[in-house]
Amino acid sequence: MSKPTEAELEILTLLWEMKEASVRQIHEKLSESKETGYTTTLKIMQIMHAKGMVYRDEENRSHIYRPATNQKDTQNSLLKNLVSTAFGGSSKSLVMQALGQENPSKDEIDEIRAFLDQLENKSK
Amino acid sequence: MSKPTEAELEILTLLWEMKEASVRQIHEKLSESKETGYTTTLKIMQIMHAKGMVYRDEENRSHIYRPATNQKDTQNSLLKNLVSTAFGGSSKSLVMQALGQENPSKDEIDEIRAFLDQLENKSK
DNA sequence: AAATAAGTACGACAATTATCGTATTAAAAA
DNA sequence: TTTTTAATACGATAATTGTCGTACTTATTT
Repeated sequence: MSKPTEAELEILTLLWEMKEASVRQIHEKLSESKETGYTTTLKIMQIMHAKGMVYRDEENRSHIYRPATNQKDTQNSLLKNLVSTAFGGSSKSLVMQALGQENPSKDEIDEIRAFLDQLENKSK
Repeated sequence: MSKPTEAELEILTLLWEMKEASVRQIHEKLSESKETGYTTTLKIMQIMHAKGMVYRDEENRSHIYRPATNQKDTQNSLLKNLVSTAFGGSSKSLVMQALGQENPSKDEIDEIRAFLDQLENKSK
């Protein structure tokens, strides 16, 4: 599947969260954070459909869209891409960078620790 | 600073690593992983220069380029962007995703643990 | 000095992206 | 049943991206 553009990704993220939605619904959500015209949103979603990036139920006048790609898979491929283009291939470096920046709470740190423990066990 | 494109990022990453380089040098490196013409590389670097993304020493015939942006800052802004567009704002989620996928070595895991410890102390 | 090699500059081009206006159609309201 | 509202379709456009070819210019060889 081709790499989603910025605008497509915003919409995809919304769709992953909402499971399914009309153009109108997406446009409303999008408008909260971004100034944009309805037909712009519509057009992008139509293009996404043409690319097979979303499914579309055309039963009713107001079409309903669903993501055609799995969120995790897409995230992984984006991460992989970023690691290779901007982090010289080192995902450890990306992880540290991400951690260092956000200064996470104690709880989150513990959660990540637990996750590391689990990872370690799995590989044994 | 504007977000670098894919091609620009590849070159930037090389420049960060090499500190400074001529178009020829970058092109050689780039060619190892990618089929591309010399003038293409040249043009992109000229555009990067026009955007203020790299500095250029024009003393000699063969110009020498240096990154104008700090690697960490750029990585952070890319990460931030990815977190907000593809991970619904949760960088913890990005971190776990990145860890889970790569299945890192015991050493790397320990390194990350140490990093977490350090993070925790700093926040106290 | 003439020829070759190795740079840079720059225009052109096709593809993609984000954006919107306008046309058309279908539903809902008056 | 008109009128108004709300959808979709689609063409157009400006900006950006990646790609090269060609023209020039300056060193280097021969």
